[in-house]
Amino acid sequence: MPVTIKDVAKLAGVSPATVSMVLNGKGKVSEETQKKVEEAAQKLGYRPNIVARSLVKGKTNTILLCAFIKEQEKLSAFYGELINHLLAAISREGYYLQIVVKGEFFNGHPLDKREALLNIARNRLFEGLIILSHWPIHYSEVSDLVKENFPFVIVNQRVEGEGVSYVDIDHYGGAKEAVKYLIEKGHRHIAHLRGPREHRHAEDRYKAYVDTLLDFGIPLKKEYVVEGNFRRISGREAMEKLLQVSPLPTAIFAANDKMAIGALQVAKERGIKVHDDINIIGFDGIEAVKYTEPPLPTVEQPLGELGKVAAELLAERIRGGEEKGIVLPCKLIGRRCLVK
Amino acid sequence: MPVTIKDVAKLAGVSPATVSMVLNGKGKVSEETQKKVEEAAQKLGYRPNIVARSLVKGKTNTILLCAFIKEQEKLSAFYGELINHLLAAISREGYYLQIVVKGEFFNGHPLDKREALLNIARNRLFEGLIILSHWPIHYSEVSDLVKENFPFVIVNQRVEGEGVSYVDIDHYGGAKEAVKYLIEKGHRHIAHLRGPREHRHAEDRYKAYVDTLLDFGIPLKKEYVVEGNFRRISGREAMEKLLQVSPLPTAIFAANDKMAIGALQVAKERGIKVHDDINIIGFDGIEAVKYTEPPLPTVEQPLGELGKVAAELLAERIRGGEEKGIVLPCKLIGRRCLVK
DNA sequence: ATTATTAATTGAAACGATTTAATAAGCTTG
DNA sequence: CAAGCTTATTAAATCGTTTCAATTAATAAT
Repeated sequence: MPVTIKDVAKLAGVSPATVSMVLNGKGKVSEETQKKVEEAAQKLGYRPNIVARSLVKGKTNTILLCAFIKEQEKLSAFYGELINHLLAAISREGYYLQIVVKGEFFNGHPLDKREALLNIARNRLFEGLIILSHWPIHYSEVSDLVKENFPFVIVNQRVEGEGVSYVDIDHYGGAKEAVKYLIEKGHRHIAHLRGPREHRHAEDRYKAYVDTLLDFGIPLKKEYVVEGNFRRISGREAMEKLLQVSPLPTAIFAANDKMAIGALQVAKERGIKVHDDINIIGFDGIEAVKYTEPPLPTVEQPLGELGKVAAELLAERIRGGEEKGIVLPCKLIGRRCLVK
Repeated sequence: MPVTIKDVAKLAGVSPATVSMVLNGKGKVSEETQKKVEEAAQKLGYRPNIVARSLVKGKTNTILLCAFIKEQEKLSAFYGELINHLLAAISREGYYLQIVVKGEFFNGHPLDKREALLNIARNRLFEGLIILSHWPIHYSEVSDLVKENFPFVIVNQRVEGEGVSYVDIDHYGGAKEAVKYLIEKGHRHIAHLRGPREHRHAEDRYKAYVDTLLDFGIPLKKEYVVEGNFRRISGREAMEKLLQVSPLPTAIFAANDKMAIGALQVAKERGIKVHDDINIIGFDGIEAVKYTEPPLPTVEQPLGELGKVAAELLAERIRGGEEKGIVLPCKLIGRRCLVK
């Protein structure tokens, strides 16, 4: 039997209304009663029931992070940094964070994101929603939220449309910088280990590769593009393939670090000197690339920033502000690894 | 203006009570009214207000992960894996997860964990609590929770006492295995890069180092133990010191992977062949050690398991079950890196 | 001394659901 | 046909707060 406001009121000899006012510092209460109430509350160890308060106030101060993940994917690395910053920013704005992960399927059939999101918006438990997705989101899946005027932000996907705030990472720009850097270093035979076709960001990186070559008038060579699935092993396999191609590429731009590491391993096994004989650049900014031999340069994703901005955008929307789309730049790091 | 149960009742021409019964499948309702209600609910897009429901039911189905973190520490790597599994297990049990991070300080003065926890228990927003801490927790800080009979689990710390469930990792055992392995490989000059003294787990690993040497009758040499702060740089510094000692150690057991990597780097710079001239073993199981040159063996912490077990223990307590303390074993991985 | 003003306190409604006990209607049954 | 049983439905209480309007008491103004 938890202590309620009535218990405090009774002990202090006042009405519940007065107790509420004292504890929330509202209205006019004489110092005398204030003291009485505070003592009573202290004595009983009273803490307000947040649920009851939320009901009457119509505010829960809680926002939900809803992560859409395909079964096989692990959020681990991505999660940590993102959540860390999200949490920090969110609580700075005075909100609590709840997290839920939704898979590709629900009760056997494909998850209906639209339905799931509408549910969240209408159950009135959350004041805002952060949608994190590793695969594309269509406007129609969130249009209900817009109609309901429910504040939300999409993280890690670009979704243009009325009422949609999103924060994404500029994979295209990051990739472009990497390829450009290689070209400016004098490379003309640049290969690309690309990611899966259905992966939006992999596509962006690939496009950047193609466009940058064109920008510099370097002919695109089909054999220089090999598709992998983002795992180290597939980086190895891709590298094996590349080593059949003639002329051998002098540089490789890998669509992610894991594959870059795989490629690196194969190169070393074959006695190819990275970065003397062949330059390799990855993408993501995972910690491991700093410790490979040699270390690999990479395009670092601002995951922390992603979380921080998401929180800010959402807070803005909750306050009734405008929707906004933000694309964060990546940073090519570890350049000096290549210079030697 | 959200749709309430009254709106549905009105449209369906019945009482709110009936609507509630239909939607929750309770009580006896004629098929005819059932249909009417369902149609009305469908038409209006009604979703129950979870807050109101929670209030009357006295259940929120939400549990809180409260992470106590010192400012400078990053949860990132640790977080990801842990939360992933925690989330999976928690939702399997039918609960939602909310997360809050508490620093070392609160409003200027040191955080009163006892107060903070009591607050959580009494605000009736959560049905259970998972306490994650990177520094020791004293029984007195959670005894209130026990008194209140509030279900909770401590993760990553061992706290013995009436009413306390915890799940921790066997750092002592893991470290012992590592050192033992080195000894059995023939090493007699084994150094230890230990972690900070105030860090409970660092202490465990250190103790295991000492005990294991003793077990095998190997004299403990003071100069072979160097203290670091778990960061790579301090691993480098420690290694520099170790290289002054004579005879040079033939093996190093580092209290964590980052320091092990630092030591590795220095060794390589000095032309010392890891693992020919000197064996290095780390602790933690971060990804990077797989990709160093050479890869380093390490003692892997079962972080996923930690989350999974925490959820199970908590669910058990919520059900009214017994408290239980579980210590998960670590695993020495990458042995083959040493064999060559 | 009466009225107006201010200050302190409280009763009661409201938030949106669930649930219990009561009611009404329809059937049996003796 | 009255009494007893079911069955379907609902009125009203409840959960624990907050808040608004009303009340009371005390003080100032006329």
